[in-house]
Amino acid sequence: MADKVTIADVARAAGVSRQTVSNALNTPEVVREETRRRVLDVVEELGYRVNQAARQMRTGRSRLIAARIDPEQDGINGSVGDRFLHGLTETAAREGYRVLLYTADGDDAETAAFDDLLGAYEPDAFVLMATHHGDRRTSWLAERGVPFVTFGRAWSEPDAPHCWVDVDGAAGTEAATRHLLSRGHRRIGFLGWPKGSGVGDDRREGWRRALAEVGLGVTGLHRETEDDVAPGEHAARDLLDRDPEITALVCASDSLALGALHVARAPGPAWLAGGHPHRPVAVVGFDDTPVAKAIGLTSVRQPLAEVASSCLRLLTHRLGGGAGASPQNLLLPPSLVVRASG
Amino acid sequence: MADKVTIADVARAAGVSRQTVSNALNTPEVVREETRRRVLDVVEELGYRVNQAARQMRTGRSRLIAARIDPEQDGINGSVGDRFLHGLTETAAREGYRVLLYTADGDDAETAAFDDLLGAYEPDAFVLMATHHGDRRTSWLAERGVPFVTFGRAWSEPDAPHCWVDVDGAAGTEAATRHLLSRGHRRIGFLGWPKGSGVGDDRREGWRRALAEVGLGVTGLHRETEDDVAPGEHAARDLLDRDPEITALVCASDSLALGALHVARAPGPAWLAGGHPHRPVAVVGFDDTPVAKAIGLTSVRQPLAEVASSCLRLLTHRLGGGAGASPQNLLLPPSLVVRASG
DNA sequence: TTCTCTAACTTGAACGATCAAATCATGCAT
DNA sequence: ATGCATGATTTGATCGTTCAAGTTAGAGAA
Repeated sequence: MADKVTIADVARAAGVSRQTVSNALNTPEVVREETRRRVLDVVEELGYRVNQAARQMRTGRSRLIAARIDPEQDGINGSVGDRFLHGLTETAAREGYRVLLYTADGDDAETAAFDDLLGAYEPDAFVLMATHHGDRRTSWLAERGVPFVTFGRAWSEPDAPHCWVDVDGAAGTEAATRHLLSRGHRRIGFLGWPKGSGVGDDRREGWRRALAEVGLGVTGLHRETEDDVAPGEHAARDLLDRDPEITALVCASDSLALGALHVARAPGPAWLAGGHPHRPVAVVGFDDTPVAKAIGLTSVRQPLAEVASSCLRLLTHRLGGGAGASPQNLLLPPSLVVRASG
Repeated sequence: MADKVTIADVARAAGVSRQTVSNALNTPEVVREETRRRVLDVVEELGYRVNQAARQMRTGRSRLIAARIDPEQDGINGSVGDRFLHGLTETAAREGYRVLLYTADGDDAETAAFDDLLGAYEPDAFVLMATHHGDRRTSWLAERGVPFVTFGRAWSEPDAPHCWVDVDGAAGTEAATRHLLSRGHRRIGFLGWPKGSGVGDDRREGWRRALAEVGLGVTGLHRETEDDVAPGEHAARDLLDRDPEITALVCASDSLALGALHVARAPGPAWLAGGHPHRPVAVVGFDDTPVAKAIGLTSVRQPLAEVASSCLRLLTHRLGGGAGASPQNLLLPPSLVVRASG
């Protein structure tokens, strides 16, 4: 194992002081051009890399960003978090940051994790996912002045006191609904989650808006249920049975959409729909999970890599520009991936 | 924000020296019981937490474990890595370690990432996934004496010079095949990956073994193809067309199994099998991905949480017990999750 | 000349922990 | 009483970096 090269080694080899090496790397403008070049050459030659721990001791910056990793709670939709994490890790590396993982089950466990992490590893910032009404995590961090960004807008407060990046879910379901309208569908149902969840309500709103734009109402056209395949199947069957004129369904998730497909695809094969023959119905899901791709489900795709890089941009801006910067928010548009299902 | 509490603060409040506080926390046996208790009380009261950076400077240990996060390369099977990462993060936290992420595309990019990380953050160890023949990463780390464990056995060398944990894929497909035999199937095909991949060959071997055990051969009963849904569908159709007596298929992945299902399920619905009517065929997949759960696919499940905790156990043993410890290996048995598909 | 100013670089201290060695009691045998 | 081992605690040094203050040399003004 190569012995580690310190800044003193570089200084000695380049015939300058430690501080000049440090300056050549961190504050090049105060070093004479010729000196800077000589130092950088030696740095290259010896393979010097700054020691984060030592730097952190002095500057108080760890260049670590903490993020939570979830078990695939909701099965199918789990992949969203992982795609986001991957994007975050990649852009963070480009900016000289690394992503540190933690797990937590529930808001209180998560703030406890914050406390632990801040005490020991001192991450420079946190990235939170899946914000919800009355999120206790954001206030905890804000009170302590810890920088953070959320993927998910601040649902509780209209003017968020912090940075967030989100995907415009309503725009996604609106696009999906318009797409179905353009294909000639007139009676388009919606399968969503129980009211009160910001994300779910937002997605329903896009569908409603698209129908309203062409003068159509939504009465009797939607069902709310738990986010899983079986509930989705039940809700879809119920909706389609009661309204024989429905020819398409927009869903708040791929899980629900998959359930709907079990009912909607005709003739209903025994293993899927339980044998109920049914008319063909178009279905659109949300999140463009691997399942959607595998079974040919049209779905709304979130630009997760962009969300991740935007989060990081806001963070580095906040970290670099001091705490006084006003919180910036970003709402990114999703895209519709059209496949065989609709 | 509460000012950070240092070991000196604790020492002052407890009326002892810094070193005694350090000892009370790290080497309790050398401190008098009464003193220890007093120090720990103060630690609790002031909310003292050791500063990792400072500790790392002195001890050379970062208590960080680096792991790679992948984009969902293979779509459906991507979730395996994430479940593993989650388990790793959880058990690592219990042992006082944290997981640091990095990304890399290809072995060489990955060793470059090793170099960067070791220079800057000095992780105590690496956890590698998806080992393969001629893996350059393991030799790179071994040459430099960097501790690491792999999830995936050392395919190239019989006596691995390093620790690994793996799941007995052959045992999994063997169990799957036996399960099908017990249900009366006699002609059972196999859908796998091109020969030469350790994992794929291992999974095929389990199937072969189970058939051999009851005196059945495998000629003309298997197909090898790229790991995706469409190739799986093609291969399955080819296999089933050529041998009308096949009534069940064991697959090397859920992706292939999903493709096979498109063909196998009868009567083939137009949207799935392209309209080819076919006899019913049982299908078993591998990895028990969310897709399998969603569509009722019987699948072999890897105990990923156990794999993760085993990796960590081997690592902490190696890190604690010095470098001289002989490499330990672990082969864990998977389990069969039986669903409607077979 | 002498003084001031600035650019370029150097020096000493500090971040917060642990290691290694030193100190201080205390008990016990001589 | 003296010496010696043992246990409990303290002291000083150190890890590698950057901050803050200090030094040096050369240019230009008085």
